[in-house]
Amino acid sequence: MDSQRADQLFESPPAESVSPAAGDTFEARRDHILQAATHVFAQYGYEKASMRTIAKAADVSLAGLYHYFERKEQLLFVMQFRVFSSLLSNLREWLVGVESPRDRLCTMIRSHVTYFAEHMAELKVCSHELDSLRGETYDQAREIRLAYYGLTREIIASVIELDPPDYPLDLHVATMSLFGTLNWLYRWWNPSHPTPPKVVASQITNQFLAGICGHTA
Amino acid sequence: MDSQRADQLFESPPAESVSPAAGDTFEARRDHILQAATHVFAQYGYEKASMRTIAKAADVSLAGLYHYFERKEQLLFVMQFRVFSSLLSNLREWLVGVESPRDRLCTMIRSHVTYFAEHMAELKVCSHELDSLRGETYDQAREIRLAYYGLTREIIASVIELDPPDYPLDLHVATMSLFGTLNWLYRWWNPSHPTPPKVVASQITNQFLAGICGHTA
DNA sequence: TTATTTCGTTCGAACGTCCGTTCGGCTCTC
DNA sequence: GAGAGCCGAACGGACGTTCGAACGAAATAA
Repeated sequence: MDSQRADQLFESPPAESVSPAAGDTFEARRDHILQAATHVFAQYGYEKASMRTIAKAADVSLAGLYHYFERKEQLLFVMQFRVFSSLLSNLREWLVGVESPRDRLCTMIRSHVTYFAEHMAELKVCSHELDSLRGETYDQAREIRLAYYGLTREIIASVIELDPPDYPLDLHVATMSLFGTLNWLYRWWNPSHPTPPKVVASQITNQFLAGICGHTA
Repeated sequence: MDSQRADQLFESPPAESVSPAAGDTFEARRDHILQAATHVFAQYGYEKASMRTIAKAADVSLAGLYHYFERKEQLLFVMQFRVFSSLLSNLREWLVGVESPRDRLCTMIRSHVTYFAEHMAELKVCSHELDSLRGETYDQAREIRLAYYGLTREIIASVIELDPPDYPLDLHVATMSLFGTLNWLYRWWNPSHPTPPKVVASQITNQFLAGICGHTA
């Protein structure tokens, strides 16, 4: 992956490519393999998931797998990069036109929970395998994670500034408290859970808002 | 581990043993190895941690390691079992004489955060490797985890009953929200963090209490 | 007392398996 | 026939686990 630029490698499938038919097929196969790998990672964990299992899940041969991804690590990296990018760009889109700090926080949580409910395997792997990458791949994934964290932190900060609580509140602790709740979702929530995602999102929002302000939304 | 009873295997070192000197030494060596394994698990993750690395960390040979633990899985299981047992019994002790629901919740969070700050490696592994056990070992670890969860859930329930919030609140979502915050601690807090554990515990308590009631402690 | 046996403890060396990765060659399409 | 796509087969290494032998101290027998 060192031979290609990040913006060529990790974006969602491009609208066009140099060699149209072949290019489309290549990207589609690549996405299909990545999707299969994601579910294998989610089921077995990154270390225990073998390239042979991923190949079977993607319905390609072991050697064929290496035609699309140079290394096992690249599978995890590209997936994490795409997911964090999507989370961040989705959030930025949803935030357009939302000005009240409380509404922005509400939007952030709703955006995250919605994305989670629609991409459970991806977010499980992203929450659980944060330290499975090494070196440059870790740094790049970390960078975009921090951008997501930073944006959330700013939203929380403006909520607090507008309506400070009557007890000492550290901004970092508050932010990590929210991410803890959100990133723990994959441990207990699934599509067959009685509580629908919208209700979960709204309760987390209510709890967190009341928690950092002292009253509900 | 199938040839011994759980209460023989997994309790903390017994006060006496049949063969005093030798028994003491055996238990001490066992504890020492378990301690080393815990830190290796915390650093590399269960799957990536090798028995060879654990043996080096414990300063025994690879084969010598197997004199104290039959399988790699047993290392993880005994550790998890002891930690969850300690968490549960600690909490029960701390709760003795505490009657107000709010004080009981405050006690639970303080107890958990204090234990976490003093046993970071253990709780990191317990939070991160919940699904690394299989079969009977998984079931046994799960059972005691659920006891800890159940006790916490009851505490939260009585807080809510005494002082219901003005928005719909699902008890399970609320409980998991708290455990998410607590179990995510290992991702960002460490002994050199500027915020001391007592402050973290008190802020989590304040946030969570205000979150489920609408006002602070 | 000494000689012998037992047993808990330790370890070097190996076994079989699975892993990530590579290589050479096959089959299509252009 | 050039090149992409694809694959069977293998390579080297790391893994969890086992085996047989050694050691020392305690227990037993002489």
